[in-house]
Amino acid sequence: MASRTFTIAEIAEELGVTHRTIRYYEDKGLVTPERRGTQRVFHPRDRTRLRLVLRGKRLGFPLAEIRTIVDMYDEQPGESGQLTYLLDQIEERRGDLWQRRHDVDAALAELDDLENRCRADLARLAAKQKEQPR
Amino acid sequence: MASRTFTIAEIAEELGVTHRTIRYYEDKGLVTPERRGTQRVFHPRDRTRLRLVLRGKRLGFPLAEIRTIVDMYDEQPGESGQLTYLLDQIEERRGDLWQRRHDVDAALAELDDLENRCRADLARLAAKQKEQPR
DNA sequence: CTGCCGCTTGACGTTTACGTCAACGTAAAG
DNA sequence: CTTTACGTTGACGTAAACGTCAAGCGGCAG
Repeated sequence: MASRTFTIAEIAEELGVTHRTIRYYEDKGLVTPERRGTQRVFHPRDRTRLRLVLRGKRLGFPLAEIRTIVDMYDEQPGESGQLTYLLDQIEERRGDLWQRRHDVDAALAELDDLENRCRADLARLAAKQKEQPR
Repeated sequence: MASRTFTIAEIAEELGVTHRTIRYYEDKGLVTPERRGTQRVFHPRDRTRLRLVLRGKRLGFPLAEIRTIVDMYDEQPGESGQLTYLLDQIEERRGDLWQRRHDVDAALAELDDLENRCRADLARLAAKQKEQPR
């Protein structure tokens, strides 16, 4: 049951990026597709990693940082030292993400505020229009 | 009551950026400090704008986009067309921010997952240690 | 065999977001 | 009045994240 594989074109199309981007990510060690001769063969796990990468980008993380994150996800259990180190890393990432969450919420709140002011202004305009038409 | 003003050094220090960064932002029209002769004089509103800018950066928005956002916040009420256009812009920004919120939540959930697996692995190791000590 | 299509590897270009001098102005302090 | 500290304007440099050719290989359609 060797699950489906993909060409670079398919992956790029699906993720909405160019093949150049994929190749760049491979250079940076973010994906390591199999090689069939000279051609790249992408497996589902490559797709998954790339999805993670793109989400990281949407969140504004630099690629280098994203790499350390996605690497966390498929390290082997290893020994106790490695594991506690990983737990530390997790805690750090979590802090970052909470900061972002806070920022998003603050921005959304301010947008709500701005919208209310806008609607109030519109209402004022409409009222004036009615009072003194044309 | 001409509320306090700030030098570029004060602003930079407070926001944790260099004076070069501030000047760059001025170039890009993100702030327009008053000039006393040749020197920049920052007012509280400049500080506020810069805080907004930095939050935008933390959220991964490019400076150009950030500019259109912060500009939204201090446009004059204007006429009805302007206002409905602004409301459109707000809606768009809101969409972006919700996407980001979703991404953050997904990432946090996966971190929780990973942490649980880590702790399970640690527990397994500890158990083995006990069974077969030293 | 020829042509085309998709894939691959360089190599160089580009944009964004600043960092880093260099050279100069100016204002208070000794 | 000179030093010192802070501020200002270029100009050039740079790292990240790709874009954009150019040139070449491998299969297969005609």
